Amino acid sequence: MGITERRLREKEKVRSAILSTAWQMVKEEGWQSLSIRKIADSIEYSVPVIYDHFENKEAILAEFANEGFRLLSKKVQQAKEKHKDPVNQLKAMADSYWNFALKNREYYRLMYGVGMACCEGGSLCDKEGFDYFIMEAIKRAIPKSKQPDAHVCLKYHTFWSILHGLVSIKIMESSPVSGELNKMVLDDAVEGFVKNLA
Amino acid sequence: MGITERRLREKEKVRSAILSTAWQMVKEEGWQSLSIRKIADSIEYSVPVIYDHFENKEAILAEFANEGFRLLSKKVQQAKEKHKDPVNQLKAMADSYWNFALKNREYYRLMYGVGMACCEGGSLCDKEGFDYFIMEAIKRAIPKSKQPDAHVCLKYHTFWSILHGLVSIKIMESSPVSGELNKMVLDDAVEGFVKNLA
DNA sequence: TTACATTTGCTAACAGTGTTAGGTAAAATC
DNA sequence: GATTTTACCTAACACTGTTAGCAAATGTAA
Repeated sequence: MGITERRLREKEKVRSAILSTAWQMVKEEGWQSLSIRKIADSIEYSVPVIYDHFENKEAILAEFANEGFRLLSKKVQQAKEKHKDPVNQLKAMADSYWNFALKNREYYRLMYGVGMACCEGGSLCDKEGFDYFIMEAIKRAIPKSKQPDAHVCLKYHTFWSILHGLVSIKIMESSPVSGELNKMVLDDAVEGFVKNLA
Repeated sequence: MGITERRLREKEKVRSAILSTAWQMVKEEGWQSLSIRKIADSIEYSVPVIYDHFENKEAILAEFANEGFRLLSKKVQQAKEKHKDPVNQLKAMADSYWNFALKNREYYRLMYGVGMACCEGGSLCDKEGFDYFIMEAIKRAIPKSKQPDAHVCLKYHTFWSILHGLVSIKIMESSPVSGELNKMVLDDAVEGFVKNLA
């Protein structure tokens, strides 16, 4: 009964051909330009074959997102295992999270839906105007030692990152985990930021 | 010579009709389902008329993104003006940023490209697995007082927000502002977080 | 070996999308 | 009144995701 097994193997081959071709496209041109027809063309099968393996286009992208989560998890775990002290562990995990995201941008984009067609050109949008207000306040909040401009700029970026991170996580989740918890997280993060200004 | 002026007014009317119809669609069904044809249908003009007012679809969305930045800027400025103390100003600005984003989700999405088709269903992706590792480290890093689970969970969310915010800002920008600055921001934010654990 | 059933893969279509070329009729200018 | 300009539309091009229906190849049973 090796025949059906060979069949299964060949089916699996097609499936992984779809995935590898799709992933190459996503890496090279971004997830927005992934197309079922282009995949079919590349693996030299007709279009409906793809629908025998994946319910739709989104399912293919979800596959990559999940793979991204698995990879990230592993990296974070490995980073943690290199240290004993919990504070060092946290720092190492933050580092590995950071490294993973920047070395695997397309994974991260798929995982968290970051980056759209709009505003990718860079100068398409006027960017922020609030940077001035925030920086001014930071400048005054920092103890009157030297407070060089670079330091203020750094603190501004930190402040903004905290805000943006919290907001974009909150905005993504369909189930509103609990509005109060999120407000507490915001306050907690801002509190920590302010304390660390000193 | 009021004729040409009336003409200009009427042209402006069409333009704003496009924008208001488009904005309604974006608000109701998300930016991904905005369609030139649907706009044309709604304003009772043919499709090419829209291209007399906007270079392409992206330009319409960019219009909204810019409007979002203007609105956010104003909100942040107003929040700041309500206080004198810089620390209170920072807290108020964080609050207003937060409120703006959650009350104007579609603006924020357009401004920063948050949220994609994929993973919007919620359970489409397995979400994270690293939450366990991080929470465990946090639990051990917190002074051995009470450390109720809620507190650990809160700290985990803060930690993650900081990471995600920094990463997604970094990933979006086309011009790599300076890799070193970003690494410093990460370290700064993590440092502040750890200090605030006590 | 023949008859039926299943799997496999295809063509072709449906219903959309953004964008643009080219033509017509009305309005403004000369 | 003739001519240019503007406003606007139809129709097409080149794509997209998705699916219905058919044909051939294969596997199973009588």
